[in-house]
Amino acid sequence: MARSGTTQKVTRIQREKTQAIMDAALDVFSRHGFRGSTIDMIAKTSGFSKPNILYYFDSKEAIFAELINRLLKDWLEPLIALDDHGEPVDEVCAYVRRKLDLAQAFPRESRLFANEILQGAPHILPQLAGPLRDLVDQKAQVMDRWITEGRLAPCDPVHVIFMIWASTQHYADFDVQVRAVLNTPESDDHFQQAAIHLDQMFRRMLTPA
Amino acid sequence: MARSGTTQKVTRIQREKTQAIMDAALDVFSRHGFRGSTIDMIAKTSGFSKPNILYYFDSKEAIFAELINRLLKDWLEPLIALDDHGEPVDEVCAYVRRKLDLAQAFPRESRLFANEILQGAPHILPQLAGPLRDLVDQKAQVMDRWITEGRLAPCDPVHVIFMIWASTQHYADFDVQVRAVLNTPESDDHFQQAAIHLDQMFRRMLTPA
DNA sequence: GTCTATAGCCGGATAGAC
DNA sequence: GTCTATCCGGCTATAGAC
Repeated sequence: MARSGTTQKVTRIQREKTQAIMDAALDVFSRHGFRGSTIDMIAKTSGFSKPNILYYFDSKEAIFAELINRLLKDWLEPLIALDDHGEPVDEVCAYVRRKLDLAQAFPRESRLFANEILQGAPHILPQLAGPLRDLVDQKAQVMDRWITEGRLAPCDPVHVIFMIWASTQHYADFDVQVRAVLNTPESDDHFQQAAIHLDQMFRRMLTPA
Repeated sequence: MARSGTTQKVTRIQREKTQAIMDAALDVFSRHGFRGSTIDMIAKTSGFSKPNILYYFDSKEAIFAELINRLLKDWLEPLIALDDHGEPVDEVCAYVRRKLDLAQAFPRESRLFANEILQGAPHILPQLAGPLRDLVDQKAQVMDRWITEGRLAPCDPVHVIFMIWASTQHYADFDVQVRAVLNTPESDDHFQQAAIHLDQMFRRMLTPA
């Protein structure tokens, strides 16, 4: 029994193997969604057999749940790093940059979350209404303070944060559309363009008059 | 044989019934994606039987394809309406407003497209690389002209258009997350806030110095 | 721990009566 | 045109040998 929930010691082999399975699962789930993915796809991608995967995880559902919950932390990290002692406009633009870099480096994770939220966030709704909401509120308060101090242009901080999420993740989630419109099927050049564009736009939005 | 492709006269009953099926299909597909949806769900939602639905459509795939292709036109309409003879900043902001209104009025359609693009746009990739790309190029040229005339602030028009798509559709596609963060599970108040926020932001971004 | 084989369910599509 | 019944393939999960 290598399944979670026991107090049993977990070997290095076990950890590496579950990690390999989760990586393959990320690949498959992010491209096909939960229902569109099969354990067989994860098996072929990881190189393990189907029953072998079900030896390490209780069910397909369990793989997905473990995966998305483990990634959630990393996904909030960039916002946590927004520093209330920094220069306001620079801080927000640095956050935009971090989010865009994340979208470029981890598009699978971005698509996985997008899919999950589109389906109504069945696995992570509590986390959205709890930790995420609290984090956003906290950072919105910081931005509100910056506004009253005249160091950030008047705006609705929460909706600015929505705008940052939307406009950065767009390049990962709607990747196909972006490439089709820009007519650059290969290469990641557009991320460079996007970085310049987004920095310019958010500076204009947020620099006090 | 009531299926498409024949030259046979289509009765009012047939039109109404296919329409009812497509409406139910939109409901189901937009919530669960293609693979996550079953003909049985569409049957229950529409009130018809499963074989009856397959009498009017060749396959599940055919329902989806018909649905998404029919909606594609309506989805491009707001951008087509961007008028090169209007006042530049007002025109772009009016476009933003139209897009946001569309997201509020037709969230199912928005989610359907989001799902399709996330999966790699298997059904509409040609339309993205063709008509959509052409339309965006054309409107980007208009905006470039406005910039050289000094009537629009310097920017990358295509990425501005991406930003408009992302930040408006966000309120439909990531609805659950928006509600969780704002803590307003019911009501559409946040669309009003979003309208004000987006108008303000895009004006700042695009009004010449 | 890992395999082959298979149980058992679900879903798309069809057959055929009415 | 619409129904009930059913076929058949695919998928999750388990049984049981090794």
